[in-house]
Amino acid sequence: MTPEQLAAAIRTALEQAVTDGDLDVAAPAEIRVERPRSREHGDWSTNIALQLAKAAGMPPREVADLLAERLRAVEGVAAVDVAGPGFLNITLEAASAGELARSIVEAGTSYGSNDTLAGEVVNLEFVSANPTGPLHIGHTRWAALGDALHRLLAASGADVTAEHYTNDAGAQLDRLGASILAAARGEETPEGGYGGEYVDELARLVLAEHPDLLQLSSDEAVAVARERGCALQLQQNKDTLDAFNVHFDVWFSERSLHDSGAVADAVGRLREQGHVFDADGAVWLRTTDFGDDRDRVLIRATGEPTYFAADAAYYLSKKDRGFPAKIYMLGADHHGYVNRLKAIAACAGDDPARHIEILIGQLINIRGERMGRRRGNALFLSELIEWIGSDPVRYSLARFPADSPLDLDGEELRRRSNDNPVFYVQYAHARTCNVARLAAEDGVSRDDGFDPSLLGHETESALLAVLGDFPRVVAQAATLREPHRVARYLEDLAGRYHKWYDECRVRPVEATEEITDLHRSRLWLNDATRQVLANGLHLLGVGAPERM
RNA sequence: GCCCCCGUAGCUCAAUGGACAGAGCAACGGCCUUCUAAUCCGUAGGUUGCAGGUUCGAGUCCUGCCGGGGGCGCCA
Repeated sequence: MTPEQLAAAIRTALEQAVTDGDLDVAAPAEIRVERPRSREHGDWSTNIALQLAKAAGMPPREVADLLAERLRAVEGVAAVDVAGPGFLNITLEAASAGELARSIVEAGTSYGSNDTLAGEVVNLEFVSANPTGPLHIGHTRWAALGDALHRLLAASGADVTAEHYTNDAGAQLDRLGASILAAARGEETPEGGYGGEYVDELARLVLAEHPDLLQLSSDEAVAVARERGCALQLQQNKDTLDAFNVHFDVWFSERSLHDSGAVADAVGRLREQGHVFDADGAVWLRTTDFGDDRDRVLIRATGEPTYFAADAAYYLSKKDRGFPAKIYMLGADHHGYVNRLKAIAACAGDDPARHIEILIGQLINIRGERMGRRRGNALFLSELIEWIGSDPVRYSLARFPADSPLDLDGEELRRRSNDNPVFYVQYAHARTCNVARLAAEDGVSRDDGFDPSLLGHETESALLAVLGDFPRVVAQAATLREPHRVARYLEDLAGRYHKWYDECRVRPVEATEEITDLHRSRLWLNDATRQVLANGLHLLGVGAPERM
């Protein structure tokens, strides 16, 4: 019996109690069945009686008693206890609980997928790095979390497009071009320019493509350095993200907004909406009408559009391309943008509460060194991957919520020991594979039988309960935009598996031992666990090795 | 000055308004001729920064303090 089926049974019991006249209350939209923290509280529990007590005008324990007596009659339910203030603690019969192993194996990679967000069309923007330099630690957290969220939203039924906005326009690119040209000429980094080994490397690559670079006029040379440098850097960033197992559906160019006239068009459309005004020779958007603390300039007195104008055009592009929901994942150093971005949505006629969602991630610290944007000595993502490895970095970032500052020890992350939860989880997966491999050699086959009632050991009912919780965890992580819940779940699951492995042997001890349904049924459970570990790791973009 | 985030075990951090606040690491003590011991079992560790409030119930929500981080351009 799955938790969903149990929730349905509770609803039936509730409706029955109302029909019988014992209870006068409307059933809530959702009946939540959750896994209690303590195993002493059964396989599943619900606080439905506590929630309904007030509306029913009865003490919660009495409501719980009414439901408990009806639930005890449900097939597959072994025991129902009323505990504490009015919790219903439910224990399933082993056969009923064990059926889950078969359901999971049969569902395969789709187990955990759910329809919680079905029908939602979402644009998810994250990383959005400038192509003026390599990705660094400041982009890494959102790369890991954004890609995981992309997968989670999709697994929960949303139609989601992952998008990267490339700031390939404006003065910063001129500075990049000037910096590359200076490096090519062996000159010092110009004032306000970009420095570092990567600029020298870009200069080398541009020179290789354009050996005549230094013979061109300065204007031409800067233009070449700018265009080629930008393209080369962007490609390198794509490659790095690829190595980090982070994938985008759309790479959106800021420059395309300018070139297509979309920026000018956006200003016009916002003006039609009545939110644009002229002052001091500039064109402004009255964002203060929608909660911003000051109005923002769209077009400078010089006639140049601001970065903000491109932001507005980009928002409208997302709207025009058919995304009702737009999620922005921004670093803490951009939290000042929240109000103005929401104001853009409001000025465009959207509802800021429904159509735009801005997630702010706090900065992270690795190896004691603060790595913010635009600071020297920043550690590049490519170096992080080389130093620590993609899987440990992704997992370590994905297992913490985004809104708390993080302080990680790089040396601990690369250690292949239990300092490192990623190896704990991956090892559990490798172990399930090893058990399955050896069981197959012994001649144990799932196809020869399955008796779920044999999966009644204490560690088995605990493991089954965790396995049954997976779809709810996925849905919750997607809804709350909190991928770390999946990682925490996997650590719990790995622990339950290891404990079971320690107590319950899958394979025959000796070759002469007869192979029974007990071996086969346990293999089903082993394989179900393997599937859930693999599905969960996949949602986080982390590998599930078969051997370690 | 205004705005956002955080404050939980020695350390790094969990915990939809629910039951006795949990993991890992570090410390101490156990289990390998055993499906790989990267596992498992046990001990110890807490006034959830402080003070009020909301309610059946607060680490969680509200108010005010204290402490830490970040942000407040016709920069990008």
